[in-house]
Amino acid sequence: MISKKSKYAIHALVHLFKNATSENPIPTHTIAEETHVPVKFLETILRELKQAGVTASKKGKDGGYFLQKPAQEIHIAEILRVLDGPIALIPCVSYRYYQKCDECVNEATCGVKRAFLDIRAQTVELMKNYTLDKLIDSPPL
Amino acid sequence: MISKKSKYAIHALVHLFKNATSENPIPTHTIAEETHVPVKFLETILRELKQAGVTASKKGKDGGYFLQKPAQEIHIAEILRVLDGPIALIPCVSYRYYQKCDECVNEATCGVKRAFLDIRAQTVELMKNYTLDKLIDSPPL
DNA sequence: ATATTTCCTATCAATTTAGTAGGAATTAAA
DNA sequence: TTTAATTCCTACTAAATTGATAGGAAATAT
Ligand code: FES
Ligand code: FES
Repeated sequence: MISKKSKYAIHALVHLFKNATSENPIPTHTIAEETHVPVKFLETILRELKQAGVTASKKGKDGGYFLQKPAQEIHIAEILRVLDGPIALIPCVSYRYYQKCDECVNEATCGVKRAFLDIRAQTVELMKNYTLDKLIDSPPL
Repeated sequence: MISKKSKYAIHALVHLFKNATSENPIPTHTIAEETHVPVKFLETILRELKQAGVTASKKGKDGGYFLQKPAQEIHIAEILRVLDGPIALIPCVSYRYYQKCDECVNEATCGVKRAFLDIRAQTVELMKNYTLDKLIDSPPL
């Protein structure tokens, strides 16, 4: 399971994609109302995403948030990496958060590592396919 | 990331696959020494796996654990489900642990749900490929 | 000036994770 | 029949993480 933080983030970002532009930024409280997310929590989420280069903001009255790059370049893998950390399922196959395994004598021949390395690679590919623009709701019939 | 519990479990199960039979069960402390896992913690893990139908045990002196079914029928998805819960990344796409999303008005058309449903399905397929017998270390050259 | 917003830091309660403690029940074998 | 070795069971606990909230300071449009 991903954290609620990441789930909130994804919904908020989809909302920004649908409604915001740099000329028309959307304030946090609006998104919070639409998506039923606690406003103060969402505030910190959007700020974290800004620091990571995903969202951008305009301060003061008539301010708010919008996307810092095209929705086609923001995918689930990136969002999860920013808010939940590594995609890798065990520390020895994580590039950024690598940690040695105490259980294993020889990392080079470890079969468990081999498997999880493959799983991580394929999971990333999967998640990269889901960019924000592919997350909008299907039209109701 | 998966829990340490699940990681310990995978290593322990591979060890059982390599070394144990119903006539020659391996005691917990032996596995704990080999895999450098705290023995009392491993005890509870192997018991949980037994209750889930993965391991079997023989009590008393000369007792220990062994696999309850062929290694080819025990895969990573099953182990993670037993010890870490759902594979699904959000609650609304989990079959066993389903929970409604407060953020979403119409679950039927929700694009986020659609994506995570696909991700779960594909992740399960990926993990099902990794049965215990495919997790043994590669031969050193 | 005023209203509205982002931005910042700190704090906090609840939950989950990663174990530990202490022993009861079972079994093999001396 | 005692002893040693094991699984099994329940309860407990410390540390970390999660999911927030509190209380403003700084910026900006009108
Ligand atoms: S080296 Fe990481 S699981 Fe073996
Ligand atoms: S219904 Fe679960 S994310 Fe929309």
